[in-house]
Amino acid sequence: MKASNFFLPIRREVNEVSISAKIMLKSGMIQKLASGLYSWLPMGYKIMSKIENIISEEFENMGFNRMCIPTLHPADLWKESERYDAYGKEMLRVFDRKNNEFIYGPSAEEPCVDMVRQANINKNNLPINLFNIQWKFRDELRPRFGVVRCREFYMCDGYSFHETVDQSSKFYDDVFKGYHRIFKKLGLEAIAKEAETGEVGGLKSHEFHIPSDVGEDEIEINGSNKSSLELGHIFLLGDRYTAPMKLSITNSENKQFPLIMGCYGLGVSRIVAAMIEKYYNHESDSIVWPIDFAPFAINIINADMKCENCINLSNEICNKYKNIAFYDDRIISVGQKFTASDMIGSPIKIVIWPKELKNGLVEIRFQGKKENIEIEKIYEYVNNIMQF
RNA sequence: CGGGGCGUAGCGCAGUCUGGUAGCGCAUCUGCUUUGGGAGCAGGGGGUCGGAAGUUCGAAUCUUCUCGCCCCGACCA
Repeated sequence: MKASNFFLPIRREVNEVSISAKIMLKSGMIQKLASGLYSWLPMGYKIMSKIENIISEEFENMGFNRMCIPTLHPADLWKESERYDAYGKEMLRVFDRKNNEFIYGPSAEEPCVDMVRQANINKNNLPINLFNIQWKFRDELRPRFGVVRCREFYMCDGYSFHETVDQSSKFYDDVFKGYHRIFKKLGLEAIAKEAETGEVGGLKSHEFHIPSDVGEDEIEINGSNKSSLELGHIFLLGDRYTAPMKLSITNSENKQFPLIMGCYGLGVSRIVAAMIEKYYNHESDSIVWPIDFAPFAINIINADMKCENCINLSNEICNKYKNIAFYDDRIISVGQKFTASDMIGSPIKIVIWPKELKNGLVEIRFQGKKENIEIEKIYEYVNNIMQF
């Protein structure tokens, strides 16, 4: 990708309080559209998509099937589960042209139960494990901290259906472990904590927190109370939804009993904010992404746009690594390119200086080291890091 | 929803108290000089001061209403 073809509005100044919101706005990842509503610009969307993919993969590894539920749900479904009134003003209600009432889903237990119950299943179909990654809306009293506590957010929500509580509970434990694997992959050290089931209901639940400055909860970490940020929450729901919504199967004695359900949430857009806080360095005012989810693993900085050889080499490297390289081909000072580079956060930076190039060398920066290597060895060097 | 604050150029802000038809930095455009970590000089463009009503000869500035946004609290999967 060339900078000249990529919409990346980096800002010098931004009026924001929380670190993640400030960096995300500054670095051109997001823009505010209204209170609690953020547009994801190309760079931010790339990052979120990478995280989404990692989460999606792990959910599939755990045995979930990915599907997708609309953002709008018929209000009647939520009346069936008796959450329509319980959810209150946080739930956004909309009416279509026929004056039918819908809600913009703050979660998706109801339509998911409906999805399974329409399928007319028997015990041989069990277990059924589904998940979707979809936008949710909660009309928060006070949105804040950018995408940490916004109104429209991107959430991964899984739903499991088993015959017995024991089976459901065992799966719950598997997901519990799976969550730790996901957080580890993302480089986040999440702490699980038994929690209230609250509004959602059910038999038990666990929250997953990371220590954070923009946290909203307090949990005990290493003996002291730190405010923390909740990134995920899993629930063993029992028949909280399946009973009122009549999702049941018939046993050999011709008796009907409701399925045992679990639900598993992960705040994808919130995780992006958490990761900014993790991978942003205050002293250098820069981001360094791990290779696995860097929006661009390689940043090519051409120091002299008048140097033909520099341009040719930059183009060559950029073409070679089309999908993972970001070539700053703008006709601006090197200093500005470095500043942009600090915000882009590519772990591998290739700087092409005209004087070094004359000696057949280019500069590569990786993991805090800066070294000049011969042109012929660039690909070997990069492939080695990328494990190609 | 209670308390506080803000809305002036793309971004960040001053000007408001004490009314006299708008200013700074960055960005942008033009030209020249520069070019190894946000270059320098010169010149230019861009704002019905969130909106409405009122007071006044005259309102960014005063009054009332309204909309939007932020912070603290309460609330929160």
